[in-house]
Amino acid sequence: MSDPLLASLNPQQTEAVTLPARHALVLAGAGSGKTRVLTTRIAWLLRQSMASPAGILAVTFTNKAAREMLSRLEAMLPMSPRGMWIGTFHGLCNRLLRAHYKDAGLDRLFQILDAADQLSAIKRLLKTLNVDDEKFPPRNLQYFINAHKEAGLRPHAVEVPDEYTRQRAELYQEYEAQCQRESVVDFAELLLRSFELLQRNEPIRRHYQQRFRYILVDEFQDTNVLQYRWLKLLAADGQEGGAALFCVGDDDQSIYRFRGAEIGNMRDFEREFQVRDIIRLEQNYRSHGNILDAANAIIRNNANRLGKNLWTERGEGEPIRVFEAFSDTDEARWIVEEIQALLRDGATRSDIAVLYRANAQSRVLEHQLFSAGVPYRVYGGLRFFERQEIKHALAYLRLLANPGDDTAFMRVVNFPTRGIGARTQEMLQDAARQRNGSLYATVPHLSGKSAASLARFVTLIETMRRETQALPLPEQVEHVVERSGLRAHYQAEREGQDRLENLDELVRAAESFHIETRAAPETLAQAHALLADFLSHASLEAGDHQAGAQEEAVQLMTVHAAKGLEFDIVFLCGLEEEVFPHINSLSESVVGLEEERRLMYVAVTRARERLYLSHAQSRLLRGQTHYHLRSRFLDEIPSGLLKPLAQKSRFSGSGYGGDGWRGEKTHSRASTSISPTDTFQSRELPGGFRIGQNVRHPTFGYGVIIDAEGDATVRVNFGDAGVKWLMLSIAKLEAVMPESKD
DNA sequence: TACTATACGGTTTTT
DNA sequence: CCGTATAGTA
Repeated sequence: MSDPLLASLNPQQTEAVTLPARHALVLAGAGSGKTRVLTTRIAWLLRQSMASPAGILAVTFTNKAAREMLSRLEAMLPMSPRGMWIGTFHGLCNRLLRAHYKDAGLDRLFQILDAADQLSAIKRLLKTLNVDDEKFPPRNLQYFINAHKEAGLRPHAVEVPDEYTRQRAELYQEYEAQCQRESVVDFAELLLRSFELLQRNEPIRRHYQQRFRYILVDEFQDTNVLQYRWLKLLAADGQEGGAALFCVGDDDQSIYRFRGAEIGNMRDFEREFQVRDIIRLEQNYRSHGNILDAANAIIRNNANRLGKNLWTERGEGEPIRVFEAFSDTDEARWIVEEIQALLRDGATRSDIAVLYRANAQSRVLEHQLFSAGVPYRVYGGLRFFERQEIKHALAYLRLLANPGDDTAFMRVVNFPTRGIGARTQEMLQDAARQRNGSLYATVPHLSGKSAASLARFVTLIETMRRETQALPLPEQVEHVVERSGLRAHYQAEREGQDRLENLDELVRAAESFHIETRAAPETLAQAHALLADFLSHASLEAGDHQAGAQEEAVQLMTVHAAKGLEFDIVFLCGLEEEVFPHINSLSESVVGLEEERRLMYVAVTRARERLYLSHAQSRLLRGQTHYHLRSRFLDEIPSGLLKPLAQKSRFSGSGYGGDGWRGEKTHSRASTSISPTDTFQSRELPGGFRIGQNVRHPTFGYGVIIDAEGDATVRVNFGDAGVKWLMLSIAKLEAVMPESKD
């Protein structure tokens, strides 16, 4: 009696999928089939008639994950999954607030501020309040506001241990008032506002508590305090009659603590919901054994884990290759050579990823890939809806939907330039503040020379509104792009070609949105709502619309960006102390280091077949050469899993000359053959030591030579043991070669 | 008002 | 080193 739905699941997956209506926590290791379990669980609940589509709420963090779930469900189910609430926290909150905008105290067409909009709103606020932005840096304030919202705290609830905090709380309050006045809502507000709506409006709360019988949460380890409270509220706090909460997550893959993710939620959930069913998915279907062994060995060094050990049936596979380069340039060049060799052997470019800790590291890699003519794609750049031309066009649309949106007003009032300069804008802001009205509404009350140009702008917006209101959405967008002068502006600009194409792409995005939502607005109100929906979509799915064709290319991205992805071949570079683990995390004691280690764990588990780890003796950071010790994470991997690659293997046959790494001659030859821009120092000291050289000292342990004075004294960074000046003639320094280091 | 020179500050990032 | 933000000048 094999059930086709469960046919290819392992026992633990099956157990998770077929649990009765109870709260459950699924600890799903990397590559253990977590999305599969989530979707199959939903399909199973429906098939067993334990739930109707309307009774299901599934929450994810990214739109991509939500879409993935939806499309898998579509393939599994006999019916359309449209009746279910499946989406991101923010998307679902937006849906909730649009449905109950009055009860939530919002305008029908409220707009959503993305992070950049929020920042400019804060800057504007400080300006109108005449607040010194040196004393209250806008970014700082933004963080302050968001952190408190994410903790569920309104201004009056903020703890004020000192005067400075009190002032910041006051600015938080002013910011809220401004948002309310302008009918705009930031990301954190979407969550907090819908949480408060449910909390204080009993009929609405009861409605949703009774409606949702099953709540499923993906990437639960990434939830913040407020998101967890939101879930608790919807699940009626675990009381009898509330929804069954099914949370899937991996504490070892929690890498967003810096933006408020609270791993403690997993333990809290377990306790507060008296979770009896904790299921571990430990069988990994992705990577070979050596890779998993390395990952397990690394993560074992973290305390306070819920505990989990990945295993596979795929066999141990290849050893993990480790390469020590002289410099970052050298490292990049080696990676590119290796990639070219792999491609010659038949590898596919898109199956190869190069991962790094910080975006700044992509430069050298890009340079080498570009020179070698290897197609590559860097992830994490500017996203479609965040491009300035797109934001400008959207700002015009926002003004059509909501003239009170001062952020949008300020963005385009003088773009393209209309002779409305800073002084005029300030004058308008002052007047608006006095009248306690929006910028837009204040314009007609002004007089004087600059008032005329402002009035022309308002007339332009009014005209556009009149001209577009009967048009279908895509034509509205097209019209605005044309009529606002944006198109003409970019046509006149020398390098405006890409921007023009993006504006065309925006019109196409409106078209597909129009088609997907199958909206056929009949009344004016419906047409307005459709425009508002499109604008929400643009704010909430900014990254969705990546410009640029899906070319067959090597994939470059940060480890963060690689979470959830997998590749046959992974290069993880820059494995040096202060780079990975990152210097800023090292100063945050254990918590910071443990998060870095989880990041390392995520990085390693991205690889299916082959993993390369590399580090460089010297690295150019912000124009300065740094000499770092190799990363402690490298040493946390059992040496039996590693295969050190000698410099030798690459110098022979790769055109650099030289015949080995050990010989003293090779040192200078190899390093001088590196490009002239490379600042790698090659001056030799007695005993064959150089700056950048890895060494070992009987007392201080491993270190790296970072400086030298004359021929006799060297400065060595011993990491935890500190930085020391040593006499070469006295100190028993031993050179450590990459292939001999244990 | 618009353009150019200097200072400054630089993890990770989704919504 | 490199982009951004502000100050100063045409």
